[in-house]
Amino acid sequence: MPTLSPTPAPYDPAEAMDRILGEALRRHDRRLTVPRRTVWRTLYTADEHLTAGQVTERAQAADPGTNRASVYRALSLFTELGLVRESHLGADQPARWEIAHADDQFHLVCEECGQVDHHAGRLVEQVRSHLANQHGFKARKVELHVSGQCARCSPPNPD
Amino acid sequence: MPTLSPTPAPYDPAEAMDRILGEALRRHDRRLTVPRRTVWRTLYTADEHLTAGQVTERAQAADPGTNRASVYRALSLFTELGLVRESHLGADQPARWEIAHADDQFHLVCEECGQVDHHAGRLVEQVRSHLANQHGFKARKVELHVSGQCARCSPPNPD
DNA sequence: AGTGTTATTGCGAATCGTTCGCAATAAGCC
DNA sequence: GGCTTATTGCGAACGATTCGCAATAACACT
Repeated sequence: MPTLSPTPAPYDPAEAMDRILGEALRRHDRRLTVPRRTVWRTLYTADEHLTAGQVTERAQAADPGTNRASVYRALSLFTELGLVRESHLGADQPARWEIAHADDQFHLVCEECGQVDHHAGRLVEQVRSHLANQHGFKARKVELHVSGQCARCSPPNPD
Repeated sequence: MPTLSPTPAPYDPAEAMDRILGEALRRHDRRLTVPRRTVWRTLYTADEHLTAGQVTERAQAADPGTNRASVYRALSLFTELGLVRESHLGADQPARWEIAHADDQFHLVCEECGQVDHHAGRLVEQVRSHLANQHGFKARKVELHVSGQCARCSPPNPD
């Protein structure tokens, strides 16, 4: 039986996703557990911000044993470790979480279509330096929530 | 008995405060009631953002009969009428309310001393026009929450 | 692989802010 | 002063999130 293909470590995105979590946890002396992995995968494969309820729902679809409290615990741990970002979009809305991409601290919520856009941008940087220079305020966290009409929903041609 | 001073309508700030509320309510066909006035006065004489709990507490100090539910109802009515502004400062903190001054949409929360600064400013305007010009996003509400160290708490001289 | 240590889970109950349903009350109008 | 109907007061309900604690499972060591 010839060793035809020595399984040359094919790139496995699922494994990569898990590895990110595993390493982050190990680095902080935390354990990689089943519910944590399930929550992580849920967020990782989500296309939008999810509420804790949504995360729980989807996580339970993948692993019915997933417990609500563990979801919350995983979410706050991940937030603490900087793996995910928590944001509070609307007044009465519950919190939402997403995988932390480096510099999107900036949310555009369209009131018509409900779409939430991210924005990495100079804007946050500008705010930060304005405050430092003009007001001596050392900003750690800048949260910019804007609601209004997105380009698609606002009438470009007044007819 | 000579009419010495015909009480020439001395400026009464308390009355002015009540009048603002009364007129706003009348304009919208709403009634000026005791709990509404109490809540209004509480916010009006407050020096900071108050949580619903704080409003209730203080309102009850003025009028022990004041009911929690009515406080909430007054607060959301006032918000709806644009008389007060509701803001959600921290993730886990409850909402806070304050009298609506035209252009303070901008909060600086100091993580050291807990102080909340307001900012009327060009900044919000800048954000607005940046979004309109660069992204076609018509901003209705801009909420800018910044946390960090205020000038007083951040070390100006590293010793 | 087997075992010990201890972080983590799962469960339900508790908490907290906020809202609701509904009968009783009172504002504003005639 | 009486009528109409918005508003109140009360307590119960709610939804998101957290907690306490015994049971479980990760990881380190052998």
